[in-house]
Amino acid sequence: MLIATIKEVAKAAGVSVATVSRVLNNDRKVADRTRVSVEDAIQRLNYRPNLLGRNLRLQQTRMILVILSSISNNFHAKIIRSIENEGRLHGYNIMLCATHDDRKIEAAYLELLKNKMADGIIFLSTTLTALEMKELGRDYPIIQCGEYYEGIDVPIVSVDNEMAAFTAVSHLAAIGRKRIAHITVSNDIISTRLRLSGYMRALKENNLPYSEHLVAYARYGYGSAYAAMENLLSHDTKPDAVFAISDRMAAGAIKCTIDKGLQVPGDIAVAGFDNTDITPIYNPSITTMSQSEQDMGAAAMRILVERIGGSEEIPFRFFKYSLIVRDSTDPTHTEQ
Amino acid sequence: MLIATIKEVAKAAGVSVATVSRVLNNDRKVADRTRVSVEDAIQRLNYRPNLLGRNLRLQQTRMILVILSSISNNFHAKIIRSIENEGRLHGYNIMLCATHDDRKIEAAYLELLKNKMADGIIFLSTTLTALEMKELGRDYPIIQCGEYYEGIDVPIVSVDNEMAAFTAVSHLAAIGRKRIAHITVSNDIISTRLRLSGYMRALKENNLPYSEHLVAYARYGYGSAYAAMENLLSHDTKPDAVFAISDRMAAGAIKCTIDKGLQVPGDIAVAGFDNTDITPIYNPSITTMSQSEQDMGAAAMRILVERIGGSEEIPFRFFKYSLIVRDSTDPTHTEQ
DNA sequence: TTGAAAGCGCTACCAC
DNA sequence: GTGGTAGCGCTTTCAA
Repeated sequence: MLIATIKEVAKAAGVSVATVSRVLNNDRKVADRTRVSVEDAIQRLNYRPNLLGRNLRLQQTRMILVILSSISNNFHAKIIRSIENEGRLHGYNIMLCATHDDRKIEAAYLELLKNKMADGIIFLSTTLTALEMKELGRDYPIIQCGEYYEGIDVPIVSVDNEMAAFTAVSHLAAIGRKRIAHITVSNDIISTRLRLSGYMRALKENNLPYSEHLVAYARYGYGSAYAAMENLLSHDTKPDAVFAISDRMAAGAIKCTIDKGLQVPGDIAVAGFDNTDITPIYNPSITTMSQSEQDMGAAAMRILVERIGGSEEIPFRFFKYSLIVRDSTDPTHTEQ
Repeated sequence: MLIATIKEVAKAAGVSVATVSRVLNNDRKVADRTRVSVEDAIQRLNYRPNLLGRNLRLQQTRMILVILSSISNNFHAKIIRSIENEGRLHGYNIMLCATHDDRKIEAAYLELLKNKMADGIIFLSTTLTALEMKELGRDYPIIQCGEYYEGIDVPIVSVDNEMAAFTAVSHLAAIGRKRIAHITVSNDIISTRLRLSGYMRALKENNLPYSEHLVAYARYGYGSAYAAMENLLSHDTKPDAVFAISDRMAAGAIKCTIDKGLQVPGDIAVAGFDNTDITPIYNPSITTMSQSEQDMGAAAMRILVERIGGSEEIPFRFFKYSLIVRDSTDPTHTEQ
């Protein structure tokens, strides 16, 4: 099927292309009967405006790139859904770009922006350095959501990770745990760093002991956290609680604990982070910190749209978090 | 930063835009010293080709839409990763389109194809009817991957769901189970239908009893499967095994079983489908059917590229599946 | 090996 | 209200 062009529609309707364009764009100064006959021709010819022409003319695609490490991340999935909804409201489409932490792949996606195939980028994670991000932000509309670099003149939407971690660990203290361990990742991203800080501060403010042996470093993911937990359990003085920086890592810690013949939370209470879909369905269900994915995604999109529109503001916004108590720390909790 | 155009590069290099274009496209008939001076100008001006002009001229975007219900599906995530890799090989970018089973949202994405913002579509799922899909396939390059309608002249890449389900249920029979139940969904998609058929055939060929009470209908997801399992357990003659059409539903069935004070797999063995990331880490780990996500994704992309190139073939290909035995049916299994 | 120029489909300015 | 038309940035044909 050959697609009709605006010229053919104009001819069929006996008007100029300018008029057809006006009808397409709901320009009100078109006589009713003209509009009707144009719409009729559009119908008859099964005409679809070719966005390629439009994009070139307007120098925009109304397309937003969302850059993340992987789409298999339920926390990100919730943010994305909100970004999509908000984007639709503003007439933007979203293109998800999974980099798998490969700088080459991320670079290729950045080209899409530089080559005008996209109007802006929302970074959920990145392989860029702070300097690279800063330079990109000087030339193009971008925003950081969740993870971020500070002080590089790029807008930020996130959560107060330090306070959230503090809250999680304080919960473990509140249920009477005395030796609280931390399973984390040895990277340098802001959320990891701040969660460690929050953990340390919570120990201090609750007068609980800290020792190097209480902090285990793993890679992301279940298997590595399982091994880290084995390590924690190998010391003479075992922890009676664990705060992991992600839910999957909490699951790994739980499985390891159970495999060693210990009880969760009886012997060891475990808390995760992000309130991903695995937490309510794991066995036992997992206590975790929930973030405001919906608000964060929508805000990120909204701020980006304003930047595209020329705004010079560089907002830095934190959104709410909340503790969700489940079986892995308190089997008597009321369902949330 | 104002972006230079091809015209400015031409001027700076003292050549015509045609020559710059040739350099950009690696046209070999450019004198070496001309090429060097053009490349130099490109450097100096920090020039980026504007794809909007190129796309219009070429009437293509080298963009592929992948339509799916939700990105929070680990099985789909694996296919997508493969699609992306294969796409990159052919110079295509992927745009993930999550419809959340909303016809309006899907329609909006189809517009992107019809408006030439994308060169083709890979459907991992759809809200279209068979007829709608057929008509779309007449006018545009599309392919179905995983789920599909048959006989509508649209290429298909999938797995033999009937045989795979048969294999899963036969495994349950092989470990000595006599009353094997099935948790499924009451929809009309092909994978669901064929898995039910495979289940039924496996019962018959293993001389196991079938009754309506053995088949429980749920919606997708953990919670609904939990309820379905409660229902199965409410009958006088309880099942001693369950085959669920998805891993999450298998997890729901397991949790329900354990909450009732029964053992998995001691009292009830449970098998799922898709080998998603939850299966090895659930407690107990879940026996499941694995599909060839990587091969399927790559094949889908390759076939689509051929269609875009004008191929008239309508391939229908099945890929391998395999049973992965874990604790939920056989705690003595060797790790896979 | 290079350049001039047409034209992809559209929008928006200017004239009427 | 409507039409003519320039021009967005690029590729490609044709001529030189």
